[in-house]
Amino acid sequence: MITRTKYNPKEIEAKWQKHWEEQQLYHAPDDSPKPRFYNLVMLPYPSGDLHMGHWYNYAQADAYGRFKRMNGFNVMQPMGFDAFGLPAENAAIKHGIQAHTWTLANIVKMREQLKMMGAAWDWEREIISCLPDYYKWSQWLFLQFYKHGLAYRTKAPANWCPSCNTTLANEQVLANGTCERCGTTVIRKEIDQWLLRITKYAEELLDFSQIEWPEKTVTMQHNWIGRSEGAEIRFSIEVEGQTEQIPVFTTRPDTIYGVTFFVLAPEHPFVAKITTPQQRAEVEAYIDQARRETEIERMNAEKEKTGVFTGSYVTNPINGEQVPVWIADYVLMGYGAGAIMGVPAHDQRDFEFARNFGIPIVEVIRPEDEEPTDPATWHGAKLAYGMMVNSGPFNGTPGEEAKTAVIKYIEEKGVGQATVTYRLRDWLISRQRYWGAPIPVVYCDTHGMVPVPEDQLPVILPEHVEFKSTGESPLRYEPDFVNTTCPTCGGPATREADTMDTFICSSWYFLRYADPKNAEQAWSQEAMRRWLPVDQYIGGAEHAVMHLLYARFFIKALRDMGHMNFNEPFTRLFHQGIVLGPDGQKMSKSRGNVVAPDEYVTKYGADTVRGYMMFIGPFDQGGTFKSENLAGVWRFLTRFWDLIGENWVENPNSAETPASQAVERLRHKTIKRVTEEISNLRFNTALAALMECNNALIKLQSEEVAHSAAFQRTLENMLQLLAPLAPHIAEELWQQTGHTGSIHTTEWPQYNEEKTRDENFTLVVQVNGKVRERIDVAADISEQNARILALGNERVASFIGDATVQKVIYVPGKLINIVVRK
RNA sequence: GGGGCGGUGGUGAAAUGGUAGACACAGGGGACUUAAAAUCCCCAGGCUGAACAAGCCGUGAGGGUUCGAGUCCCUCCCGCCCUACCA
Repeated sequence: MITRTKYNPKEIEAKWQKHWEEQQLYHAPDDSPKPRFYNLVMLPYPSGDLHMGHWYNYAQADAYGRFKRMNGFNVMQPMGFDAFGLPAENAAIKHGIQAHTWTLANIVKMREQLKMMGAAWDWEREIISCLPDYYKWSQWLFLQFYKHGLAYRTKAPANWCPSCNTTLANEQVLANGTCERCGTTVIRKEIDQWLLRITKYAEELLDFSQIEWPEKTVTMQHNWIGRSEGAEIRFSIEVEGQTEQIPVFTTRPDTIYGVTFFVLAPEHPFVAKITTPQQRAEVEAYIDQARRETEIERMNAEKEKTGVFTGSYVTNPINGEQVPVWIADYVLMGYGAGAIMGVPAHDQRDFEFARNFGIPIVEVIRPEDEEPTDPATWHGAKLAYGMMVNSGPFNGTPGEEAKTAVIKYIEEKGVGQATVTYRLRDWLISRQRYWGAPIPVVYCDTHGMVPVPEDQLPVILPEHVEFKSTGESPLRYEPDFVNTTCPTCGGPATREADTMDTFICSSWYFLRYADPKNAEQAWSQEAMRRWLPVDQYIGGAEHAVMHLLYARFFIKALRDMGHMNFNEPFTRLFHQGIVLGPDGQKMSKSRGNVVAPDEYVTKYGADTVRGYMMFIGPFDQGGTFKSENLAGVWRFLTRFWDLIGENWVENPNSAETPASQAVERLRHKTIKRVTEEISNLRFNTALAALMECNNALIKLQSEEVAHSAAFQRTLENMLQLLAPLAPHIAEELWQQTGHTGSIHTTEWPQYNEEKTRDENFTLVVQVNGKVRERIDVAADISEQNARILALGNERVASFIGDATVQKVIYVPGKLINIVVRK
């Protein structure tokens, strides 16, 4: 017998957390002979508060890692902080506390909160992205990208607040197109920016064959990359007596005879050259207006089509026709060629534009069985493929064939070729911000732009800066930072004052966990081979096209540089659902429905809060936080605690009885269910299975079978099955029941399929598919006997009546269905 | 407009094409208690019914496939999320 005490989570949780830490129980050694399992969750931003969403995500991820550990894997489950970014800078501006101080204080607090979860984090591997020993390598990576032509500097349009005199991230532009700080309308401005050439990997990034990711995420990345097959076609134009070519991109070369106008994006370099003097004033006014518009306004498809005629004409290369050149903001400089051929009959946007400006509409594609109609009577463009009409020598060419025929023709004529275009743009990584990793580049009067040599890294970010109200990066005003010498000539030079997008830091953190203390390299080849790629990655779906795409790009680029021998960073990906506030709304400070876990941890203990998070529902669905539901898990843990306290015996009775055999079946069934559920990240049903087992054992506890070896074995296995979900109570009871060593290093209980089978089952008897009777029968009943039993049953007979039995369906172990007809 | 996810009791939810509602929460009844809390036991999809007799209906709506559909197929309705002038 063990000493009976009351379940007191507060006491035991603190005790075991301390013990595990002292024992370094969760450190993943580099030299283990066991197979590795890299179990990763997206690292948090150190906001200073660990909220319910973190618990929801981390508790279940932790349970999975613990399950894998008990199943014989050397599990690496690291934790760290994505510590650069705007909130720290805003806190600095608002409260006058330095971003560095604010962030590190938050990390101290959050680390404590994370430890209260009792999760198996390997703190030996912790990384903090805002510390020099980490961002040194972010800078080193930038230099590698630069060296391989994957990082470049160019003028790129950015959101610009004319009042704050700075660029803004897209997230800082409010929905109505104004600056979040001062309310001024944000405009677009061309400034020098650093970009990474992610577009070079567009094609390979479309290949998801080596990873097991949610279909939804694959689709989102696929759409984001946006591959379009079509043709580049060059239209010619006379500029100051010279013939120049303007290319367009189209996915519908088959409609080229329907071109009745031509449109350039307002920013297109040709606009100034081709605008006639009479049209100049109007065109310039339009460009000015377009520039003032935010991207959000401009991309609103509901908006009326606007545009201005430039006064010039281009020549359609296929038929020599002259068509007017317009500029319009529905054509975007950043996509395709920044120019389009206007085919109003077969493109909805062109149709609307032509209608607005009285441009002719010519039908050139028509389904074979359709009569010609007057386009003036149409209500919209005809997008379907069909036979070419009004298309000179191409008349009668059908569907897809029409596309290839036109492409072949333009290629032969040398006025264009088949092309693939992607929606994906290069990744703009410069931020005119302080709290980020400095871009390791200097500008010298003699040598121009010079990358900082690797042996001079890190370029240290000053911990103390002064925030002035200019809105510019404070780094620009730090002489000690900005003023430096040229690495090439030693002459005076200026440092780049822009910092890197924080997504750079999070694009490779999972590599650093494998070799977190390496002072010589970002990681060793050995560490890569040992730990990467990540086996299971768990995180929010909101990162589907940002972080998750950038990380894939990083791995592919680094592989091509010779730093990796694998193609994808995350083999299996899982998106957890979102925990909503008690009002069913997304938790947010402004709504005032944010639930802090701390008070519930104090009241019920971490194990109950963990369990409740799992019990809310399927892991990928999230759910509404309801404090009253914590009671269910609390009661279960308490009852289980008491069950063991009152029934654990040291010398059980090993005799087999029918009752003990039934308990033994329950044991095998429960192991099977819990094993399968956790394997599939279904913690809600895993917990339900344990509850069922618990309830069943409670019913038996006053009977003799409670002293049987089978019963005791079941209690023991229950503890192990519970260990990943509620690690503290399981460890405590493991110790109380006289075991030595941690339960978390024990081997996961095994079940025998044979022994999960019942001796009897309830044979369901249906008549015409409706359940009419349930008969308890032996598990191995023959079909013949089942038939006899069913047909001989009085109730069943009354439902059959005088109808004729047509056939009998027998499903072994389940049911028998008697099909009758009158 | 495009893409995705979902719709099952009062609530959260279970259910390899085979007994719909496991497991819980809230609720009702009872036990214990001076009382409350906690704990324990019992009830609980809807309708008809005195019934713990029996029957009928029931997984957003309507069709279909099947001996049998919450589950598969088609059409539609509703909700949520993402995305959006991409040529």
